[in-house]
Amino acid sequence: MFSQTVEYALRAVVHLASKAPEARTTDQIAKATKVPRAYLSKVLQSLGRAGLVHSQRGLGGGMVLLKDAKDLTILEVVNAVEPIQRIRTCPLELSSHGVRLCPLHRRLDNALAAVEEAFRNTTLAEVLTEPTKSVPMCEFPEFASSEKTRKKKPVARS
Amino acid sequence: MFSQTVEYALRAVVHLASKAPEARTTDQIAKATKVPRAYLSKVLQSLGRAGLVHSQRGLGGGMVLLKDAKDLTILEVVNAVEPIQRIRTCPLELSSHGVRLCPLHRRLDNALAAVEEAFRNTTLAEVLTEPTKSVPMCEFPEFASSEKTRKKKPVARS
DNA sequence: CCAGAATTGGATATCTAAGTCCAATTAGGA
DNA sequence: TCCTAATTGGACTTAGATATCCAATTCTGG
Repeated sequence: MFSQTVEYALRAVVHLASKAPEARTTDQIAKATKVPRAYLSKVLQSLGRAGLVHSQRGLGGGMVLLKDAKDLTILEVVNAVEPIQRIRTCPLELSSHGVRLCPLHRRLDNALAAVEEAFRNTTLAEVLTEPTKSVPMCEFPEFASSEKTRKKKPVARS
Repeated sequence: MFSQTVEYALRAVVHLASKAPEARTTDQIAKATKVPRAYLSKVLQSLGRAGLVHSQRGLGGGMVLLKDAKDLTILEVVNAVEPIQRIRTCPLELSSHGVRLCPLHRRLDNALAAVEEAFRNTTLAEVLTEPTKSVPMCEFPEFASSEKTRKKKPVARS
């Protein structure tokens, strides 16, 4: 129901937020989030155009999150890459209805509105600072054993 | 966010429910719901395989709704053609998590669950017997005066 | 039984999302 | 300056959703 692109964008932003304010290269993000590197770079470009991240070229460059995790909602990320398409007019072009939707589409749109609202009310900070601490995080190796000296990982070329 | 196929299936079922227990041909449904006829027949086949409608061949045949509108939910229709894909395990195959989702995917799945629940709690009968009667219905020409062979300029779609 | 009405299903075409590849560009540091 | 690290963007490929077409099949009514 949510596209791959949205999924990838969220993973990337969550990862960046967890490392902020440090810059991360596309390659680093791709490995950490298990997203195809080449495709991720496209997604990151979208996020860049939307003003959510900034990219720095050259040695020591990478992607940086421009907003604080507390001020960045899931909705902003989703809208940056693939805005939620609310149903604003009846998909059938019946002249007999004005601005109001028929009961069917009214309900479909209500569902969309609920999703949108849920996303608007969730900041990245909330996602990062897990409220129920029993749940292990997916892609953030905070507790995933020693990651201090892991710069030497012989990566398997895929 | 919802696929065209889902949209078409819902239109068709709502139309059938509004005409029940009368049988309607694919052609009739296609015209009433403004769905491409050939594609609609595929969608109807899905609904048939799911046991929601029955098709009768030959003269005077057509599609009939098998369940009463009161007992048929939007969710059943959606699931018949394109089941909502809940997130059951973290899309990243991190060994560090058990059956529980990371905070990010927990929230995404919660949104999906809300949609699913909303659809489960809405019957076709509720959609048909409009609770707020001020809203004109979309595709049911009960009041939509003679609109036979109406030529309409196709409007640009988003 | 026959002719026409209606679905069925296979083959195919089109469009968009998803993913890949690579040359060009930009920037940092020795 | 020069080498290397890193993004950028265009072209291409792949896969799945959407859509069309048509011949075959099945059934009704006369």
